[in-house]
Amino acid sequence: MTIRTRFAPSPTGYLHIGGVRTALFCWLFARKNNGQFILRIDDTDQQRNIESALEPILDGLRWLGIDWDEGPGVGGTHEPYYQSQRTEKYQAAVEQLLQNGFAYRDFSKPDEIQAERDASMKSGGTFTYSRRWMAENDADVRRYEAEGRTSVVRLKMPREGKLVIDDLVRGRVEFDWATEQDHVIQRADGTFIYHLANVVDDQDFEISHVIRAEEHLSNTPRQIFMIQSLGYCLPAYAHLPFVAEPGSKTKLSKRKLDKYLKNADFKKLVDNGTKIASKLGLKNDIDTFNPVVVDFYKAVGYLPEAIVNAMAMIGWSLDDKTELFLKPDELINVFSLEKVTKGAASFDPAKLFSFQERHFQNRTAEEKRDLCKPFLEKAGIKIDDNKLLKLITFAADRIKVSGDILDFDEFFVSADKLQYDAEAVIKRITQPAEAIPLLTELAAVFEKTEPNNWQSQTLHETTQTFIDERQIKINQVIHALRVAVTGKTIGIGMFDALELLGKQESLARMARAMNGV
RNA sequence: GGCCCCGUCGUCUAGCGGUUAGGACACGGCCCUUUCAAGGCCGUUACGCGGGUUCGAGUCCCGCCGGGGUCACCA
Repeated sequence: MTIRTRFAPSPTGYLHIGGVRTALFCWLFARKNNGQFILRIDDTDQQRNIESALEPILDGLRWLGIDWDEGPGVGGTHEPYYQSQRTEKYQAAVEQLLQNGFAYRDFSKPDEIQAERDASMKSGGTFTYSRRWMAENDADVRRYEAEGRTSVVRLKMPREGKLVIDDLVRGRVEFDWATEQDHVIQRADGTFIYHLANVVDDQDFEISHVIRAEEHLSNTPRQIFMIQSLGYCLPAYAHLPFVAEPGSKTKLSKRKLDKYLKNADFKKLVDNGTKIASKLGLKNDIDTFNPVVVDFYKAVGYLPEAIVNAMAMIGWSLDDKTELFLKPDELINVFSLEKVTKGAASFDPAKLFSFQERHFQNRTAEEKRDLCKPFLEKAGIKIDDNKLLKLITFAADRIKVSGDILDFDEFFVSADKLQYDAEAVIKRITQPAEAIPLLTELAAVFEKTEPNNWQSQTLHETTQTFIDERQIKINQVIHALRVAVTGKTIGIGMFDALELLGKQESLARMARAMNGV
């Protein structure tokens, strides 16, 4: 049997991190087993303009490298892949259920059935619909319609016996049919409810394994009832633990950004992102610029492989030591549903960042350059490839996400445009009495250096000689020098910075600092 | 409230009757050091509770407690 899994997003306009995890596991399982991964669009309840709401989701999946064998953009033998275009199939299924007595037309009014629901809720029991407005024959239909009632189609669920599900993640799960309700499958306006569409499509697409988040577990009985009533094949089920909030077991939600910001790690992630975004002139939109949404990571310059790696470790692990998977293929090779954990797993921003860090460290300087370059371009900064490569080499592990390259913007401006950190200038140049005289002397020494000797190591040696002669410590001059040349107290190695800037630029900056910035 | 699921360091997890309960992230300390990162070394911290079963329980059973999901003419 061919393994076929599917991911079925609704066109909501953004790709949620929890959705990514579900899609990833579906994809990994299919790839691992030489199967197929299908993308289906659940737009049964959507307005017409789904294209713009779908594109960010497809983009996100593509960016992460989660490719689909059938679905939007690639087609396939089971077209169409949009539920809104598959209504004849749903209608046929509803007719079949109706004809075989597994569903009925219900003419109750919303407040009537709600009253029954409230009553059973009040008495503390399970709600069981009285089926009082169920049409048992054509005469009933005509009578109810004469009363001006409209109907929905409801499932005629069993009211005794048990359902046992052998879930690939959760094991044996039992439900009493009596606690299940007569769920609506077709609305009064003729449109279809997700559960019906889902069952019909999974059958039509020959889905072998339904891998989805845990919140669907309690929907499973009604779906199995439909599958059995329609004579379909039962797929295997695997209900994944959902991705929870940082430090909580509650489901992660895009709308709770304010709350998550109280988490220090989460805030750090956002702050770093916001810093980069402001330099790029991106807008701070909760729908995209939010660590719960994949676009955020793309915008800030995370590596898709790092996100995939981090997502894979939420609710899954290979063993007690392996957790770094630099390439998705490495993950595919070892993935299995048996290793999925049962408990809800919190999204840990710090851990995700750590994966990013380790993945990025693993890239060559040339790869990092190509990754960082678009960020400079977006910020309107022009720099030649060789200089950028040099900067990236000097910056080493200080760059954690591609957008961090913008932290080094002091190397992209001329001396007269350099922004000085006022506090740093006071602390390192203005205040220490020795700073400016030493800087002046050092500048005179540097002046004598041949331009083609203007290299990190040479400059280091020159400076070493300079301090040895004066019997001072390097600390006494280097802090002032750093602020003079870069405008800030932190940054890459001092002599690397000088080399990168070149003789003329370095001396111009020193001169500017000595003259009070 | 009904039904269902879950419960090992702060977090992600390993563990599938006998372990000094392991790893990672985070955190703390030390080292390195021209700043900031990175790196190296060391360290603090966990089996929710109570009963069983067993020579022996984090591992099996029961109860409790706690957390979560779901109960729509949303998906």
